[in-house]
Amino acid sequence: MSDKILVVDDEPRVVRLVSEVLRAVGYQVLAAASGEPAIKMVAVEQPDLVLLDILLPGDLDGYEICRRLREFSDVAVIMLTAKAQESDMLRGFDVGADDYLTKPFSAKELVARVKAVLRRTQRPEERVTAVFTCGELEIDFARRIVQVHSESVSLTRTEYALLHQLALNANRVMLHQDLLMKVWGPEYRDDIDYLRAYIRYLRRKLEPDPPNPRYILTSPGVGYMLTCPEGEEAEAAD
Amino acid sequence: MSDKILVVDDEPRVVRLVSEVLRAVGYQVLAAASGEPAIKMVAVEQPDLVLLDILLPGDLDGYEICRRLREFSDVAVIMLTAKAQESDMLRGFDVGADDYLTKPFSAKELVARVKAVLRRTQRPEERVTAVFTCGELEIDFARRIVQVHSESVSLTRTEYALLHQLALNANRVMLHQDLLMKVWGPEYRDDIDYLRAYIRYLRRKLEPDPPNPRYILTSPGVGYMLTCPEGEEAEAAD
DNA sequence: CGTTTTTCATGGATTTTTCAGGAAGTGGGG
DNA sequence: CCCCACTTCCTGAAAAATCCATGAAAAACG
Repeated sequence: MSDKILVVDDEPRVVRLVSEVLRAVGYQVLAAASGEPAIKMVAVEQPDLVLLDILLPGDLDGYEICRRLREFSDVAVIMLTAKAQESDMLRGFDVGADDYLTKPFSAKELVARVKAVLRRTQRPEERVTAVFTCGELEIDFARRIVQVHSESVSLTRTEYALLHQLALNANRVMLHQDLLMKVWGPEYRDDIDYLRAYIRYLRRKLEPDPPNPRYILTSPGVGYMLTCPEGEEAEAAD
Repeated sequence: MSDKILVVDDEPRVVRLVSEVLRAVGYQVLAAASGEPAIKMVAVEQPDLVLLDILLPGDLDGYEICRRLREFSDVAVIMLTAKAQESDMLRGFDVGADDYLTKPFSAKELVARVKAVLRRTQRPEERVTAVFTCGELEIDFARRIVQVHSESVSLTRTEYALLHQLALNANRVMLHQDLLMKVWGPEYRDDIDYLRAYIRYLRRKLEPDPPNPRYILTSPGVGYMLTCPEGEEAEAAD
């Protein structure tokens, strides 16, 4: 646990005191005395947490610094100040602070709150990219990008919507009516020509040999189905 | 914002008051009066946050409940109590609470802290870096500076806001509506002309050959995307 | 005033819709 | 078994609608 903490305060005494406390518990501590250097330090050093005094010399006060930090960083911020007014605290939370601590505070409380915020911050988050794979066909739902043989294929809005529906129900036959309703809307339930046209467009763009489709299969009189070799398919709910 | 919050308190008045406040802001509220039901509720309903009184009837006090919750859940917990002793608060953090609020507290402070904790809890989002690089295009989020070919380009407020949004979601198609709502506000959701105008301004300033854009690509009928060659988009000296 | 933002009209390109011809399969009756 | 009416599908193509880039100018801003 060698988290990096940046202390922003213009009083050397406070900086020294806080630093000592935090170092004693095992944190790595940086310091800045005003806004500009503080922001630069967050950018360069990427600390895990910022202890931010509100009253600071220079153009930027603590609130403004916090707002600016939030434009490019998700770093944890604890406001640290003598202002005990509720409105001040609310403003602190409003600009994106994680906690607000009024001076004077005890070393133990400081450490406890720092720990609590860091625990929340550092929780390892798995990021699901929601990529649907189906042989040589890849659909990145988050980015709305489709690839075949690792080459991007650009789809129109309707083409993508149709493929999206098919992918959500891969290896399952989707009825004409279901597809029409989901892609074009309920009132298009029986306009099967739309569906035919766009199935054709999709096959033309995705299939190696459009007349003998490998991905988008026809279920005569019933509907269409996107087939995948195996259960090999990452999913994203809708 | 339909987060689910569980309020655990044995005083009906407190439960009613807190519930009303939270519901008014748009949260979904559940309640429990003691430990056993509370733990069961967390397991079954999976709330996003638990407001936990410390003095409760039954075998389990707030501390013990929190400890038990942590054994199977990562749900956010805010301790809510009349005990103002520092040792009590420290114990609260020690058993894994995210925040500690002493009665009496104002409705506004409650909401502010709930919001802050929830923001931390449920927003893993994407990692944002201080300097965004994309071929010859560089954006220094910390200093609001944009460079092309190492030459500074000055952007207006709106231009920067739009580019900022695009950069935050680089390599991902952003819908017209998303961009309009984030840059101009929710009520501009369908005023696509704003977007067109500013995409043009940005291309004029950033692209080597504006008519054949290389950075800001159009996804007809859908939105725009800022593309980067590779995962190459992270930088920040160490 | 100069800059920035908002608004509008236009031409051209793309996408969507619509239609008609033809192939393939089905089932009944001759 | 073959022919025929019927259905369903694939295909090509063209009309209609939509979307985008652009220029330019009015309005708001500072």
